[in-house]
Formats: sequence, C-alpha cells, structure tokens
Amino acid sequence: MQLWYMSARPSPTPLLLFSKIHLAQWMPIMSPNPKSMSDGVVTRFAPSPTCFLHIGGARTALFNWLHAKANGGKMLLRIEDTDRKRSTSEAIDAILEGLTWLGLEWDGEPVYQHARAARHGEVVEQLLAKGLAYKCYATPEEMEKMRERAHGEGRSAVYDGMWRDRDPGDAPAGVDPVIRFKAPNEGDTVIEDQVQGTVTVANKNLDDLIIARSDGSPTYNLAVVVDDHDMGVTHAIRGADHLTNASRQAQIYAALEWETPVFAHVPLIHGSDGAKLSKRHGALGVEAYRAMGYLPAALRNYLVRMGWSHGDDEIFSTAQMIEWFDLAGIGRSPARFDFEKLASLNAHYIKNSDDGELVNLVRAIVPELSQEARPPNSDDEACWEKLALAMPGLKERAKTLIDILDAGRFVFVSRPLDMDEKAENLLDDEARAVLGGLLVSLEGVEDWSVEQIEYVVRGYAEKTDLKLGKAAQPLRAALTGRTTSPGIFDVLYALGKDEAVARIRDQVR
RNA sequence: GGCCCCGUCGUCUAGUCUGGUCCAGGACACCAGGUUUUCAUCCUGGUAACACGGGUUCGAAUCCCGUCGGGGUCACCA
Repeated sequence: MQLWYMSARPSPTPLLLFSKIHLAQWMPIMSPNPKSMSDGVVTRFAPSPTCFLHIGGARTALFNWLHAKANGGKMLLRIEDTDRKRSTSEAIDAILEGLTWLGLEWDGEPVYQHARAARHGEVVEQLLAKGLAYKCYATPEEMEKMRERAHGEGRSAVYDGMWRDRDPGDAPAGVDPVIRFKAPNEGDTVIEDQVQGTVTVANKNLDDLIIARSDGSPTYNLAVVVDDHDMGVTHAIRGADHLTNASRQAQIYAALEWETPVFAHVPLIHGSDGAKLSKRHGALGVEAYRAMGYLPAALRNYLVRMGWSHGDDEIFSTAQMIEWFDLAGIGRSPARFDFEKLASLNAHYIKNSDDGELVNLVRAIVPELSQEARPPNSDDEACWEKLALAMPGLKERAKTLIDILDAGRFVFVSRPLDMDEKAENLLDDEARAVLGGLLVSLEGVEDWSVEQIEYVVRGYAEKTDLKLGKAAQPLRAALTGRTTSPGIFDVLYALGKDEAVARIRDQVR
C-alpha cells in the first residue's frame, strides 16, 4: 500500500512554466506530453456510486477502455465514494456488473477513493505547509452573502478570499475550519484538451475551492488529482460536465508540481429534449438495456458512434473499434439519444448471432422479466428446444431479445391455445374446412422436415386450387393463436409433428 | 446572471484543421415501389440540412467578426 502511494510515473517532466516566485502570475501550460504516450497509456473510469451505471457513464467507460486498448495500455477503475453518505454498495455492484456485461473489463482491483483518505490528508497538509492552502472559518451565512454579491455583480467567483491572508489568530473559537486551496488570482489557466481544444479560463473567475471539509475529509477535486497522480493516469477521459473541474484541478497539479494527465472531455449525451440526460428522461442503467433485450455488442456499437466517428462506417466489431479508435475522432457537440438507431443496430447483431447463443441469451433474461412478461412453461426444456428450431425465422424479424420471446411465444403455450381476436375471426367455417383437409395430409408426413412439410402443404393448396395464403393463414391461427408469425413451414417444423397436428385438430372440430 | 463549450437532413454523423473535386455523402427514422404464405427481413428509389447576418476571397459548409439559439458549470456532491 505504501508503494502504491509512491507509484507516480517515472521521472515526471514538469511542463509547468511557473516558478514559486511568480506564483500569483503563473500560467500553467498543459500541453500533452507525446513522450508519455509511449510510456504506456493508463486511463481510468471513475464513477461515483450514487446510482447505477447510466448510458453516459457507460460511454465514458467505453472510450477509456478503447483508448487504453488502442494504445496497449490499461484502464483502471476507481470508485469515487468520498461522500460516504451518498454511496451505496448496490450502486457499486450495479456499476461493476454493468461494466462486465458490456465487456469493459478494467485492469487490476478497483480503487476505493475513501480508503485513500489518509493519503489525501497528507497532500492537504503539504499544501498547507507550503502556504498553498489555508484554513477558512467563513460561516454558511457569510457564504450566502458572498454568493448573492457575486451574482449581483455578475462575477463568477463566489468566495471572496476573506480568510486567504488573514491572521489565523483571528480564528473563532470552537469552529472547525474547512481548508481552501490558494488559487492564483491573476493570469489564465489553460488546458489543452484533446476534444475541446484549448480552453482558457481567467484565474480571477476561479475562487479558492475547498479541498478538505471541516471534518477533515477530502473533497472531490483534491482527491481526483491525488489519485490520478498516484495511479499513474496518463489520460483523463470524462464527460464535458467536468470541464470546469479540469481548470481547478490543473491549478492543483501546478501547485503540487505534478504533471497533468492529458484531458479529453467528451460531450454529454442528451435526452430527446436536448438537455443533459437525467432521470427525468427516464435515463436507464445498463442493466435495464439488458432486460429490454439489447446485446452488449449492439450497445457498444451504438455508444461508440455517439460523438465518435470513423468516416462513414456504422458497424464495428470490437477489434475494429480498438484499431480505429482515436481521441481526435471525437466530436465536440453533444448528441441526443435515439432508441430507434440502437434498435436497428441490435437487430443487426441479433441477425448475425448464432441460434444456440441466442437461445441462451433469451433464457438468461427471463428471470429479469415481470411475471406477465415471462413465457409460460419457461422451465420446460422441450420448449427451449423448439425455440432453437424456430430461431432462424425468429431472429430475422426481431429487434430485441424480447421480440424473439414474444414472436416465439407459440412454442411455449399449451393447448388449447388462446386465440387473439384477429385469429378468431380468421377461423371461419371455410378456414376450418381447409384445416381439416390439411390435417389429413400432414398426419401422413413421415419425415417431419421443413422441405417435406412445404411439399405437402403446397401440394394440398395446388390440389384444391387454393392460393397458398388461404392455407397458410388458417394454419398460422391454429398453430400460434395469432395472424402473424415466422414462415408457416418453420412454425410447423419447430412445433414438431405431434404438437402441430394436435393444435390443428383442436380447430377442426 | 458570470464563466466555458457547441450549432450540417427529424436523429447520429462525413466533409471544416490543409477554402474549389459538396447545387453537401452515409446511417437510423419516414414515404413509395419490388420480392413474399402473414408479419418482418431483403432489394430499389425518394423526401430532407450547411442557424442567421456581415466580412475576407476569383471562390466559403469550410477562414474572421457579430447576432441568435442550445448546452454545461458555478455545493463542506461527485
């Protein structure tokens, strides 16, 4: 563990053009260090465990993973749980499971940020000792006034620095202070972001942020800097909502004389109304996409195309993504989430999946479905075997695994079948008469293969001068209880002779 | 409101850095036609965009300025 703390990158080359003498005027120039690329790329995904892994987080993780893989590097996982009150183990589990399901395996053990509080405290002490941080005793009321004043004067910096240079002897008794970072007042902080380009913020717009709470616990921006540094992170790829944090973090890096990682702030994913995707859009965790019957490969493909492109290419295997992924290919404008496109991609991946594998995937999500949504007899092995037989016809019309389950429901139901209204209407006397004739022909089939079945049914239609549809539709109704289904010969075949014949006989009487 | 970012078909985007090959290409969606035992799939075709206004230039989606619009962020949350 001690070693871990010391695991800064080998000989970090300070890129910061500032000296202690000119602290107040410093202007860190954070250009990416091309050398560090060849030293081995280390990315990290750093979710806060306050809720499930949502779609935006999943994409951030994907980009970090891809960038690591594309450069032969590693993606680390860090759970940002400094706020103990809001962190839950359920959320941690959901995040870990979500990443695993998506196929985004991280390297090494997850790092729990709260476990590193001692190290964070150590850095806070260092900053304090060097005069780069100070204790602040401002009351909530005073802060509220400052907020109002800043807003009224149209300034963006809120805290006015009232304790920045004040004599600690003025400290009120019995008040635990917070510790603030002594941020530079003049000059600019410049970030060379791989996605956003050069982002310049005037230092006067950034106030002295709190790096340790009054109970001594570290805050986010301090912890992130210390952890990214100690973990040897070379590339911080995260949502654009962290862009302002990046400026503040850059100041802390500069104060500590540490090299900043390369930043890449990816535009956010928006809901259909154009606002940041959130719970009010019904934003879902990845486990919800799994339950809706989406394939990990489809979700990955969809996610990688949101904000990133490789010419006109739409379909990417994981290997291709890794080969082609490049931070430079990420666009700067936010994207809206579109279920239709995800569904179309999902349909593509389903069509190209192996039948047996699809059966397993469908089976795996059944326990996650509500009681009504589950097919009857879902513990009957024979039904699953029939589903496998029907899969070729099922998968070409499905957009999700749920579609397969729904369209394939006829293999699960038991006789006598429930008929939907259209099927009921279709089975008039004429149709039942046709079924009667068909029944006799089908009972005579020895070799119950798709070819034989088709031969017999077509033969019957020709013999009785019926259009094929006149035979197929009554069969469909009798066999599935519906008016739509996969090809009728496939349905007959999947059901097996005994069951098919019995279902037809049920309707002849 | 301050600060930061963004603005090509309804949506995701190519093209923008290195102005002309773009009266703007692809994908999803949508519409029409074809294949077909239903529904789909599949095939063919179609509708549809450079936010607006100036400027630079022989020439601008591409460069510059402004306007408008959208988003993010301003916690002892992360």
